[in-house]
Amino acid sequence: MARKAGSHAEITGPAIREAALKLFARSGYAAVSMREIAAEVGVQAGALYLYTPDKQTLLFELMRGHLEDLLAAWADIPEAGAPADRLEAFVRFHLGYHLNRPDAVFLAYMELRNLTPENFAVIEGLRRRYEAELEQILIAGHEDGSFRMPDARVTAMAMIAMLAGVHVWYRPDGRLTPDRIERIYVRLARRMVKA
Amino acid sequence: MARKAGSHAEITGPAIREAALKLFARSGYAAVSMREIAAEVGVQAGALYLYTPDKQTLLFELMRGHLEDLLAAWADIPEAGAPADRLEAFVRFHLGYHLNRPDAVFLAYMELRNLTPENFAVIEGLRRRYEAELEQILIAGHEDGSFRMPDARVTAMAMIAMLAGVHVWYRPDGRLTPDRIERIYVRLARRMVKA
DNA sequence: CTGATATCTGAACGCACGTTCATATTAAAG
DNA sequence: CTTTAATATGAACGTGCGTTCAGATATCAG
Repeated sequence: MARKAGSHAEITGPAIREAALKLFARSGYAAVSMREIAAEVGVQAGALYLYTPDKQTLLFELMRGHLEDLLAAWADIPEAGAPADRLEAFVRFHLGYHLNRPDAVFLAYMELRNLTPENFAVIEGLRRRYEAELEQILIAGHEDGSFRMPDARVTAMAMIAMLAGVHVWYRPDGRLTPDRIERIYVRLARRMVKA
Repeated sequence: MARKAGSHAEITGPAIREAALKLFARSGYAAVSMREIAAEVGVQAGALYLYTPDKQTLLFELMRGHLEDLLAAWADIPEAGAPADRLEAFVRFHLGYHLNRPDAVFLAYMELRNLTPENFAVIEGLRRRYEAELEQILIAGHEDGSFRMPDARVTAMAMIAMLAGVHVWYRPDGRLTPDRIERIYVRLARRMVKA
């Protein structure tokens, strides 16, 4: 864990983000000290400030990076297909992406309160953009008659919450494989819109 | 807000819990100091220790009280009826109870990490008991053939997450009344089990 | 009014925090 | 080998934390 001074500057930055992500996810932003993060990286606390202006920015960049990666990854998936197919693609994408990044998901959903108001506004905007993607699919299905649902906005929020809830109980070594879980949630999502 | 010393002991305890609940829900357990709680009550920090042994116990009692009240309130509702009716009753109960206690719900779902391991075990046990109530309804419906679903356990978790997610966007002065929200979620829940 | 008891204050405790900075060490270039 | 710039140390800073407690104040029974 200990490293020699002056070396490996090109990997210290990412190592700090990785350590902070792991510790923030495990214990919460407020409960993790800069000294703990530094110890995880194998460095003294002062050295962290070569790579980040302060602790708040560290949290913010972690969350922003996660959400921007998420949006970019979703943007890479072709939009073609009927609403029912796009809904299935969204559910599979969301679960596949999130099951592989439990720490980042935890952070993005649990640490919003610890952002400064300006940073919160940025993160909240990114989150809304992602939720709007699902809402658009539901609206498209409603408009072409392939979906029937009580309220597109509420149904979208209910579906997002249902999907996000997976991270509460999912364990890589648990009873169900990711693919099996994806199939179950695709069925549940389809039923919610009667597709 | 300031109160005379020596008076009103019989209301100070509840007032402290109320203040702590409000502040913990707003800013998070770690971000709220005992001095802030005391100021909200109109008292000096030292006086809090007449009513609670420490800050951790304050959080724990808040969460335990909420979950025990929740379980007691659900136990008061008659068990009679077909699984589909019991499912509707559960959804309506859950939303009705939670929409009126946004702070307690927030606490119970967000502050688990700030409990000591022993306290966490107690709270987690209560939470599982509540979730098991829904799971039992789903299993009963599966056994009598009135529900069809991919996996009772996963469906129960998905449904709980969907219901719990309401607190993220619900506002008392928003577009939808509690009754309208309840009806929407009853429909969504029914669809998830094809009832 | 007199004590006894419950309640609260306000100062203090030791500690851990985020952050800074003078100094030391290292790597890389000439 | 020498110089320079990048990188890291480790001590120190001011602050605010949870908690304690001696002393002040209020209530109330007799």
